[in-house]
Amino acid sequence: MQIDLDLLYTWGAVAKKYKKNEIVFDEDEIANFYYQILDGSVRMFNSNDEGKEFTQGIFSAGDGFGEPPLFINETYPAKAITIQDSTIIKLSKDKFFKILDEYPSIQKYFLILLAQKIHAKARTSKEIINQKPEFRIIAFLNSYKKKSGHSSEKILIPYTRQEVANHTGLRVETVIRVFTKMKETNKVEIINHKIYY
Amino acid sequence: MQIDLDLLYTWGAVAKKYKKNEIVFDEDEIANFYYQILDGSVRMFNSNDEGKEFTQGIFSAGDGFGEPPLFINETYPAKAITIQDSTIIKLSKDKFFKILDEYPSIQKYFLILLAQKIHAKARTSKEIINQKPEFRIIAFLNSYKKKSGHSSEKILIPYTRQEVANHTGLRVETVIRVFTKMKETNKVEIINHKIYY
DNA sequence: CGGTTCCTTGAGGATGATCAACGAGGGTGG
DNA sequence: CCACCCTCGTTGATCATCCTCAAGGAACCG
Repeated sequence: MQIDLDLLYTWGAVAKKYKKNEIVFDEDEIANFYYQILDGSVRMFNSNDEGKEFTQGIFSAGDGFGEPPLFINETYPAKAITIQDSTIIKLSKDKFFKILDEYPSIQKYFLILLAQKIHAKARTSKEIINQKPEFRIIAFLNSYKKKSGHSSEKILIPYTRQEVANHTGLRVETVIRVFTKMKETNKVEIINHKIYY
Repeated sequence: MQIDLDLLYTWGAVAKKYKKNEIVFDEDEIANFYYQILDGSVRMFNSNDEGKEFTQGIFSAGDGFGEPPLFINETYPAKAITIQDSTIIKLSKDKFFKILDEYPSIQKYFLILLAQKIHAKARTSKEIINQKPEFRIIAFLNSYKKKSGHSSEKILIPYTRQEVANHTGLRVETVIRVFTKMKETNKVEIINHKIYY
């Protein structure tokens, strides 16, 4: 679900190409554009002084991202970079608001979108606070699985251990150790270093 | 900011009295009502098996709470209990949606409200991941201070150490030790056990 | 192949959690 | 007024856990 492309272009949106690892916007920058991904993907994350990173979200083709600060004249709480070569549509803030005013259905769509994001974030903080590494990882796996739609079968987790670490606030080595333990207790399968859950 | 009271009553909302520590809704319950506080306050939080709690939010007179699941037909991600005797207005889900459809300005208000909540939650997770207890606590103090409006002067923090612990995912003893250390480094003042920041 | 990127393991250490005990203040009812 | 009981704050000792650091192996890709 997203804003219709023709509509975006009609209102003056521009598609911009990004190389892998380019910064789309940086933390503490003021939000001036609505971004929607045409193709590629984007990661929003924070890093602390020791280089530890926390992934706030990953977005791919069709997704908009970085909207909340737009609505409230705030700065971005995290940095966004492309994780593949990507094409991203940018629409200026005032045009974006005009579209919202013009199309109530789009406004309603954003209401639902934001509600989903809050819900997801609430669940995330709940699990992170739960402390135990295995819990955090399982929570992350569940949320990925739910999002992917294949909640019943065992699926391949397309993340590196480092990425899982960044999502859960743990360290790579901890993630690795938890996974090998989870393998022993049959909570995950590991085939050829790939994780199935 | 809130939905106008007369409007709520016109649409069939009912004010209900709660004693201190009553459950307003429980985790994993389906959302069926819009809640807005007339007077008193409410805490939304999660607990894990070891009894450790994490406060998702505290709401007081004038605030609505628990809206996100309402928009997406989801269950509550946390439990809500009153922390004082309170009066809370309840409006059924369908009436709530009718109001939204009827009044675009209210819809827009919710858009902004949700955007604020996401923003706040994004900042919270960022700080929690940052790990170091002192950082987490400072982040919490800052967010309280910002919300309170008195960002410049030194203000009294109206929370017990246990409450600070619940907000930061730490243990009481850790919070106490951090505060005494912060006192020594002049980051907070402690007068008569009360914390000023 | 040579160079990345990712995964893995071990040893050691730091830090926050846990457990236990106590003090201080405030409110309540006898 | 006093005794009692809450709740809250505080401290010390010990422990478990995850992080850190270091090193090396495996897989993949041009």
